[in-house]
Amino acid sequence: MSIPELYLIDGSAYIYRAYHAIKPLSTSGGLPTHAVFGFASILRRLLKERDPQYLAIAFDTRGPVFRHRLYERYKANRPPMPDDLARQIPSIRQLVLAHRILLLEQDDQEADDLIASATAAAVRQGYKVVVVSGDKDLLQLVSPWVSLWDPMNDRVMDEAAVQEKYGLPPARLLDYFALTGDSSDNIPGVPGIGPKSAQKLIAEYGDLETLYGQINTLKATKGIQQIRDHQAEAFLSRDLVRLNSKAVVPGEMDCYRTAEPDRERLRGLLVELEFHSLLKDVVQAAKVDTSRFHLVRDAEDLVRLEARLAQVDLLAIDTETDSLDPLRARLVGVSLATKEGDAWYLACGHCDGEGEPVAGQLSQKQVTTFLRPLLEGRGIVTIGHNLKFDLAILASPRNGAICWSAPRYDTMIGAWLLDPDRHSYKLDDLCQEIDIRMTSFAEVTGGDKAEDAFCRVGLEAAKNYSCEDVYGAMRLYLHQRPLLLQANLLGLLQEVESPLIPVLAAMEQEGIRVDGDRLAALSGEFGQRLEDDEQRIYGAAGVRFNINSPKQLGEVLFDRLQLPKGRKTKTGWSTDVKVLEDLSLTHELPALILQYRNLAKLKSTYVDKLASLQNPDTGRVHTSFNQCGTATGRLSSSNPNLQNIPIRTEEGRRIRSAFIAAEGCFLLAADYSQIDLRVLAHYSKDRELVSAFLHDQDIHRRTAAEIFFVAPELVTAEMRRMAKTINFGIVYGMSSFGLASQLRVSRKDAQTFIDRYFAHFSGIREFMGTIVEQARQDGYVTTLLGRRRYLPDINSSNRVQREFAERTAINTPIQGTAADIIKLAMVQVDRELTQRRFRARLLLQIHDELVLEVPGEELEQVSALVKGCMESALALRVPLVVHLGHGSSLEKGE
DNA sequence: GAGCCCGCGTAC
DNA sequence: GACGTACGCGGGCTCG
Repeated sequence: MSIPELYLIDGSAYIYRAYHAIKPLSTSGGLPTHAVFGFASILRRLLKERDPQYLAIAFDTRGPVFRHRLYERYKANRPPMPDDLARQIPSIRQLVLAHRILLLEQDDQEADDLIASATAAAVRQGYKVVVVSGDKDLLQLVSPWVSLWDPMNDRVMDEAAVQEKYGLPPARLLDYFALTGDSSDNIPGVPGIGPKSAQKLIAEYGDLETLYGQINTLKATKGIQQIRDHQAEAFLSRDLVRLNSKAVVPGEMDCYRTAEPDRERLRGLLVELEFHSLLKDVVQAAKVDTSRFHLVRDAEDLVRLEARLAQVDLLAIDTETDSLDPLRARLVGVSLATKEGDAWYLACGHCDGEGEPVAGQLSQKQVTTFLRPLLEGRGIVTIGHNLKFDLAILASPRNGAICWSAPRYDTMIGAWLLDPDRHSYKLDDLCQEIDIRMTSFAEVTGGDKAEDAFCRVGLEAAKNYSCEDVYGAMRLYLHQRPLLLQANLLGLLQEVESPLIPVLAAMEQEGIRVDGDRLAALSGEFGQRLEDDEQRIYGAAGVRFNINSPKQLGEVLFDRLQLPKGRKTKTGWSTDVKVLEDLSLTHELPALILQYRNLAKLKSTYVDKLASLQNPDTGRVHTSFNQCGTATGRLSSSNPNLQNIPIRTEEGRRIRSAFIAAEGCFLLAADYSQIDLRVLAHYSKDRELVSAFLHDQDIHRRTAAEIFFVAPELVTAEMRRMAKTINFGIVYGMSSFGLASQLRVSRKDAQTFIDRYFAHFSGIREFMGTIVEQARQDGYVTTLLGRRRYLPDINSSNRVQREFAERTAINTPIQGTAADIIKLAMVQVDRELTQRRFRARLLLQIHDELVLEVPGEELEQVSALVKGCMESALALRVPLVVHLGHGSSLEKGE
């Protein structure tokens, strides 16, 4: 048995945090309960995840404490406890009692002091202590035996973490806080001394005594003078921050030993509080059974495992690595699980603190040799969560160069197809919902935040953690499969999303080449122009202010210069592009702001960001494509987002020109022409729209002719532009209000355009009515390939919510079907490029466009291949048309 | 000082 | 309140 651990909860702090963090909640009888709920959730989490053997909760006393005698203004800035929080305190006490947890409380002492005292007692008796708190004041207790854990953000603070965060060992924190003070507790500190200087001084001098001992020999900077002048405050602050470890708490550790809760009492209390979700949890507490998790230690174990796996047709798999970047990651271990609940961990990259390999592992070669036939065969269905990562890891030459051709099932994608509006598709969260509790990564690494922390985890803990993941993934699969079948989503998963995974993985690995010199030049130029603009803006405004702050800008425009106010936002008057454009007729400042904003955006979001993300060796940038990133079925892209690189303005196109092809290659861009409107034509069967596409007419010109009552050849550029806006608006369910503001025409005129539009394209109006009606009936809408999106608000009595759901009902099938189509095309393009042994590679997908890097000699054939795959991806009532462009950069490639 | 929301702006 | 889907920047508020 390892060293016993005492958990000490900072009760008062969590009550406040819960009170503020959770939106008000009350029982049907009107008793406020949100603080109780938050507190109960944290408590439950602690009990579930840590299963403490020794535990106590400390609360502040209600009256004044000894610190008030030292300093009467101690915590004087705090408002009294809000009434609706005070009313919840009795329930919280009841909750603690029902759990049979020791409650620490004492006159004249704060919770922190009781924790300090109990900590001292426990450490004296050879116990380890985990302080459950997010309060930095308690960090002074951290030592080799004492750590801090905050379940709210799952962060563990040990000595190393304190050192990293403050640049000081825990023992020096008192002196540090003595200088910085603490505004939330009204602890003065030394005015003008912030974290930076405090850290420097304490790191150098160690404590206040030494610092003040030498203060007169130091160069009298402003900071040093402040410190000299505020000696009394510094020492007082230290006394206030220092925790009292002499409070009266039980010294006998047996008093802290946890017991089974009083389940009857707890149940009664939870019913009273109407905490139905927690109630369920108390009744059943499923914990993953680790007895069927095995460590695979040597070749003999491998042979036995091989025999066992010969009988299975389903296997969950997960890789553990020392990096999240597949380009750098090395394999640390692999776990496997069967549907019966057996799981194995194959460790191969675990190290001790010195970076030396630990004993009892396999070699990386043994692991990959074992996996290869499983993954390169076709006999076993492989299950995993976020397989794109595992695929990329094992595809890397240094990790075995495994080509994962076995049938795949990704539980992340399964969850997304079942409900694409969720915010989290994390394995832990999904498993939670099927009553499987997982150990968090922070927990298993003991708070080691380094990216490669996992390789330093001990084999036994690593085995349990990793096996839990595959066990969870397997259970998720078993849970999801019937649901997918029932919702008719399995085909979409198997035919579209699963084949897409390796395509996306390859695109991410490939990256796109960026011209670093060009970016540097742009950064310099934009920076210079921004400085010039800044001066001109201050001149025009007559005052210096932060141009990037909409708040300050609003004050300048509307208070100081008294320019007419436009729209309101939640927090003030809008300063967005529309407002500033209107104002630019009245004053010179708004136009300057617009110009400044344009450049500032380009510089920070694109130029500088791209440069920072460039791989220094290859000059390429690698985005992440998130396959579960949207509710409609589109992909999203991040780090960097390469799906919103500017194109409309001249400056924006200069950024595009920094995306360049490799030597001897071209960038080939292939984009679907009007895919949204073609999908709409297909869905609506609108005679006019279908006919327009069948005859390959210019749809915006044609629309303009209808709404302006002129012959197509007499449509002006302006008319066409307006018609284009209407066409886009239709797809998004735009109202006359929205159209009016977009076109800057009266609402009446906008309504006239819309009326004429629907009079001509009557099938579209019908389609919109039908699809909304269908959504009302079913509660969801689907795309052509059966992708689903639930619309719970479609029957809402709240008009705003309902109308939003209606617009979503119209837009999602269109946007989602377009996404289905291009995904099919991507899989097909990739397949043909591989089959026909082209060196050309897919690099980017931008919703209706694919970008490839193509060797010059392949350009002609690959262009035809891509066009062919895209245009034939799915047969609609109207043809799909693809336009191609190529060049040595993305700008010329358009 | 981290985390979050807001306003804003880029793409399709 | 009014146009769908994303991502991400800088500002600014909050935290107990």
